[in-house]
Amino acid sequence: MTSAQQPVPARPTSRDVARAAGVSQATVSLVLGGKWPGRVSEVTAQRVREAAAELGYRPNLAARSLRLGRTRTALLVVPALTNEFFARVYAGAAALAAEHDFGVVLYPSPDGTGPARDPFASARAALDGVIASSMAADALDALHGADLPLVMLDSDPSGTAPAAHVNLDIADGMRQVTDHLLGLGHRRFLHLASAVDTWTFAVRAEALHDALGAAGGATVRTVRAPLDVGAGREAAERALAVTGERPTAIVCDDDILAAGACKAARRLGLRVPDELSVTGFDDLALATALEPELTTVRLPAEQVGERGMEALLAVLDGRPAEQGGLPVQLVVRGSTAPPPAARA
Amino acid sequence: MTSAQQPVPARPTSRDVARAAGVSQATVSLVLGGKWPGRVSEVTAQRVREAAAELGYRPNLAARSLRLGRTRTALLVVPALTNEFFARVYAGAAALAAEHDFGVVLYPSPDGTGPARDPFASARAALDGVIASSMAADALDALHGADLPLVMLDSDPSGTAPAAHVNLDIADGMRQVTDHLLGLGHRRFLHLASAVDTWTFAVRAEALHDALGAAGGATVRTVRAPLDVGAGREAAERALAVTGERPTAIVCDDDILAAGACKAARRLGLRVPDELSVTGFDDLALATALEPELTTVRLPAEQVGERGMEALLAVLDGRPAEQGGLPVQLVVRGSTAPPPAARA
DNA sequence: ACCTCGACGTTATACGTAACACTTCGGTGG
DNA sequence: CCACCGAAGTGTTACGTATAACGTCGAGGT
Repeated sequence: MTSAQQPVPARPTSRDVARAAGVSQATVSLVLGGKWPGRVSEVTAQRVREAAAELGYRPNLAARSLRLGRTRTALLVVPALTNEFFARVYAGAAALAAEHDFGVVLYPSPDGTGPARDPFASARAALDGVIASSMAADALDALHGADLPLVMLDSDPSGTAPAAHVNLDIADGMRQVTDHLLGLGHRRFLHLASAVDTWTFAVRAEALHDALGAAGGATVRTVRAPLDVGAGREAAERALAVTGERPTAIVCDDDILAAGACKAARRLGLRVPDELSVTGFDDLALATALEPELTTVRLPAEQVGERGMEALLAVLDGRPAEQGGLPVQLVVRGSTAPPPAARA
Repeated sequence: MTSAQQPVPARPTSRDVARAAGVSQATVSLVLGGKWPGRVSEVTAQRVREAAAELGYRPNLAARSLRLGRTRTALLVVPALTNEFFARVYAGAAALAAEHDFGVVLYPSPDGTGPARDPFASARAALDGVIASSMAADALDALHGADLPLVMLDSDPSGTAPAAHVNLDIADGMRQVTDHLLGLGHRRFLHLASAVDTWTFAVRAEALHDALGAAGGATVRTVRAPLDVGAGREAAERALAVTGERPTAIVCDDDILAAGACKAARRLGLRVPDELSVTGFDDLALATALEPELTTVRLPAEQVGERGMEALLAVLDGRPAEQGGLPVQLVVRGSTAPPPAARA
């Protein structure tokens, strides 16, 4: 055995294609890169394409990235993928990315607040930009250090970081919820809030208090819980078990917490919505799986992802990123009704 | 202006670090690659590390991939990320990958059955291997064509493709469900099956029929629906509305369909579990959000991802991949009870 | 006959890294 | 005193691609 063995038929390179087509490697690159009109004749181009197909040629993306200095890949940082909201954000971003021949790689931050390990190393690819969703403020720094174009989704826009922002009109959503409940006659509220301290939840609390304050005569207690059905149930159960005047409506930061609130109500023998109204936030699939179906605020999750990717592409092109909040919409279903007193 | 301008302080390369540390680029590579013991003195190594930190050096991953021919990146192909099961599979795979300094990039196949576009181009990175979860048989071909190491999760192991398999003992799970219901006294079943025709669902159907056949005296009707609460409800409602003897138990291919079945029951005025038992499959968060909580089969989703990644790493190392199915476990909750007749 | 010019390609190069082979140099044993 | 050795690095190369700069060749104008 004197010759080098080739146990695996190594992936063909553009040079192999060139050899097969009887042209130079540069020509292969031109043809396959779509830059041939006027530089390569149609017959030659055809021959190259056939040779490429024949050999099953696939360009080496690492080499291309190295050469171009760009990767057409974005990193999407989300708190947790098991949350349907972020899965949908990803779907939206990935869909728009695909249209522009871009890729999206994910970095789900382990603790749900910000990147723990090095997200860039974990991406295992050179990145053109970063999209970060619903991150805590301090998480910003870690991302910001990489001086990559940064787009923040659903995050505090007053930050000092040079990032484009795509935000939901969360405050308006919470206002719609509050108005709906006030209109039904509710005056005693429980706010079942997320234990996570990010902008998106801070806005919910602020908007709720503002709207109730403006209305006057309304009271609200707040309890916090992790975004988890069981934790939400426990927190709600404890809060509802207090003596004195029970709240007639629970406003939840999230559909998951709302599911917990509904369970708590049932455990305590309170009928939803007759004796207790419950509202969610997000409009996850869960909202219509429950009985009664949840009154909640629909967030255009896919659109958030799309707009985020759009903004990133704009920044990369040197265009100004389109700012402005995305509208959200109250969806009234079966979990809200006038309070017992108003029914009498 | 005669000199080339440098508007952006371009990312430092290993050569910049070398210059700053007063050594050669090769030495930087040795030190930062951790191969220096015995080849570079401790003092020099320290100097290099300091220079790297000073400049904020990050290795160019594209260049590294090109040089090494490996990327330490795997592609995970899943039907849909919004399904919590697959999000958890991803989490498991990504966690184990991170331990081995590997990355995982996702390809959610748009239609939920197999890769539509080119998943490898969409990954936008050279890949070391592919893990495909719950794919339809014909989707195999597309993935197989790339002659990358392939690991199949929860898929037909009798396929001819040279792939490692990590499977759940789905049949046993369905057997446990059936035995549970038979033990409660049920004899008339409705199988609310997934409309998707993949191995994992075929096994459910087969195991259900086998177990019922073995028991004798039991009947089962089958209706199919897409994995969606609304679709599940409609299908179940239609099936339950037939004249004649109503089934006393609905066996669902999935918790989502089970949620639909519960809604259908409530619409028809049937109380779960007193008048109708419902079982799910997967044990998603949804299962404990519903009232009553679902009796279902817990699938170790994260473990599936972990084992899949483990198998891929094994294949890449030339080690044999550990085969064998993962055990699943019936979780009895509140949605199952003896049928009305048995209670009388 | 000479020059020009467009059409069609080719040659050469750089991207940043890792690894191999090689050099330098102060000892050290024979 | 010299050959040899290990320690500590350095010079060089290749990975596969995209593109700038450069050739070639025949047709058409003058």
